[in-house]
Amino acid sequence: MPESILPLSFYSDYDTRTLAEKLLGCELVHESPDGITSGIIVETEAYLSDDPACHAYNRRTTRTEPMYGVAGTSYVYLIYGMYECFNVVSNKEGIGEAVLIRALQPVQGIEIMEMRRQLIPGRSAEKLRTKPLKLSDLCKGPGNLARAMGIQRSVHNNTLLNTKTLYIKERAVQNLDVATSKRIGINVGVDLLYRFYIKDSIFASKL
DNA sequence: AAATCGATTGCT
DNA sequence: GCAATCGATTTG
Repeated sequence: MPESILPLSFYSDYDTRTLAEKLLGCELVHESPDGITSGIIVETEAYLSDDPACHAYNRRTTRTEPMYGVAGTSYVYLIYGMYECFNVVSNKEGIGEAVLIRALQPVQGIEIMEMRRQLIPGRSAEKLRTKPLKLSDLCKGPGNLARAMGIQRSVHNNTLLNTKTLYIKERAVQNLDVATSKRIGINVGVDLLYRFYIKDSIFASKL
């Protein structure tokens, strides 16, 4: 069977909300120096150019410039000074839309993910986790996901997702039961149903 | 130049 | 409920 890395055309074939839904069930893969880690995408959020919650809404700045790139570009940003969030840029070059990847069902490199999640950000230095993390919490939430996957702004921001290092593989299963909801953690555009998740997945960050 | 804020997380 | 932490953005 052929390698199933999504081509860049996949990211421009759909509007951003459709892409957010289509990415569910696909496998995000990072082939890092530490080893390969991957997981099935179970939760996403769409951010549109006419949407006040979107970083690129009426703003084309240093930070948001990757969002204006070609579909299939990565946008990794720092949030609250300590977590990174991974997005896939969508729509046409110059528009400024993206899909936030919010949670994964871990597949490959689970031990590597557990190692990466050992240090707890925000505590006084060298603070380590005492209790073991549940598998269902490893890649739950955008900050935890990026951390577990070893995705860093300094390395992966504004790169194309068709490389052999960081990419997404096509959905292996059909007929996913997809649910929609309001997005999490925003203060504007709060009523838009732009969050998508696999119904009943224990790996999604919230019901 | 200084203040403000955040698409989060984990502990109290 | 709220502190941690920092770069991008705004001038609060």
